[in-house]
Amino acid sequence: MAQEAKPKAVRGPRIDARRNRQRLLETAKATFAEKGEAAGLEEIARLAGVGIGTLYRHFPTRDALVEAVYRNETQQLAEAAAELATTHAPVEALRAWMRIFVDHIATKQLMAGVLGSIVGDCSDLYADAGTQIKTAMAMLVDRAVANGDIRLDLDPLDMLRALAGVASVSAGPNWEASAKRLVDILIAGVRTPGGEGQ
Amino acid sequence: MAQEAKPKAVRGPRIDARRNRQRLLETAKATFAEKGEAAGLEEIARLAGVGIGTLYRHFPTRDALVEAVYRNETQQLAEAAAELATTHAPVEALRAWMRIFVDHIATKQLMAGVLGSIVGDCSDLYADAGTQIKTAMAMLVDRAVANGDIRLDLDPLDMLRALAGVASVSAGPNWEASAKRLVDILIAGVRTPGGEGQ
DNA sequence: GGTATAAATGGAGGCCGTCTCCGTTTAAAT
DNA sequence: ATTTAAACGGAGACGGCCTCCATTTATACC
Repeated sequence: MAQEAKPKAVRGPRIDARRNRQRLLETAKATFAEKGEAAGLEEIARLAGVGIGTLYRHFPTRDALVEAVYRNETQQLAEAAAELATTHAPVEALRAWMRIFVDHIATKQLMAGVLGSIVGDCSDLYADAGTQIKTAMAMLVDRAVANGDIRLDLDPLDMLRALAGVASVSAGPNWEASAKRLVDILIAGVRTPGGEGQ
Repeated sequence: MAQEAKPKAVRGPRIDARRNRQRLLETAKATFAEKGEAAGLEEIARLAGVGIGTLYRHFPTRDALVEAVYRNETQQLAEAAAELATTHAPVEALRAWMRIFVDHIATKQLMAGVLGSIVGDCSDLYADAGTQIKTAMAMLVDRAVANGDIRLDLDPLDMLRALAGVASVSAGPNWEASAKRLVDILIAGVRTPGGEGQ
């Protein structure tokens, strides 16, 4: 007994496994960005130089792969929210973060799936990613509410739902202007009526 | 030569063809509503009592079938817009129409695809349906702008883009409340700042 | 170094979609 | 009744997602 006292009782993952997982993530991110989420998994495996079986060993379902790719993005987004909260006035931080959000959607076409699952309900795919995003948004909204800039009764989730709309615009040609207009409309829509004016 | 002078030179479609087309449309509408857009075409064909080949004869692609199903809905929506324009004040007509829109999305799960293609860009699928919706929205927005209720610089398409967001909420359990809140936020966001107050 | 062992690999094949092709059936014109 | 072309329908091609398992390979222990 008592092997558990040994610091390295558990065998870590093999280095080829770790390397293949990393290659798959990078390839998947690039391929999703280029061809949209419709990209085939077999192609991703081929581009990564591994077999399809290996891909499924690391990511048991298509959604698991997508979520893993997103985890990076959501991480960055959460950090950006924290940063903005310290450098901008509440309502401007909110606006800026929403714009960063749509920028992320712009460059990589990802994220729409995550958003859908956040604002949808039950499915636990993307659960982690969803939590990070929700937390970030709630923090920004709470700050703005506490400062009296926006409605008291605003559900942070509603802002995410609205962003999901902005996200679905991402196909169009000059859609970035539209996305910014929409963010502004949303911000204007949630401000307190008697506030410091637009 | 000169058969073309005859009024009925062109042979109309056979009655069994017309009947099967109608049955396919009804079955597709019911099946899409029940199982979402993921419903299989072979199942729809079977439920309609025709072969898969017949389905594809009438609707060459999956998208063609979906669009045909939607054409009905968009027709109703366009008529509702005209009606509301005569019975409500401009901005309230806009709000009411947007709510009707989300109700349509609620009862039948359709429409998300159409919206996506409207606010997206190029794809000419759903082209007709898109035009009807765009026209209806433009009419309502123009009326509200002319009345001085909402911003002059509002692109009607932006409102549709926003609605696309509301549409993507349709999965959740008590999503209707969210959808209504979002519509109200959008309306508040596009009102003129010094307007008659909310 | 050599060997045992379990983790990791990869691709053949199952399943289930969309869509095509073509021999057969059938409504309608004469 | 006969002719004709439109309409039918289902077998099967093709391409996705995902499973299974024989083979390969990194690591632990002599």
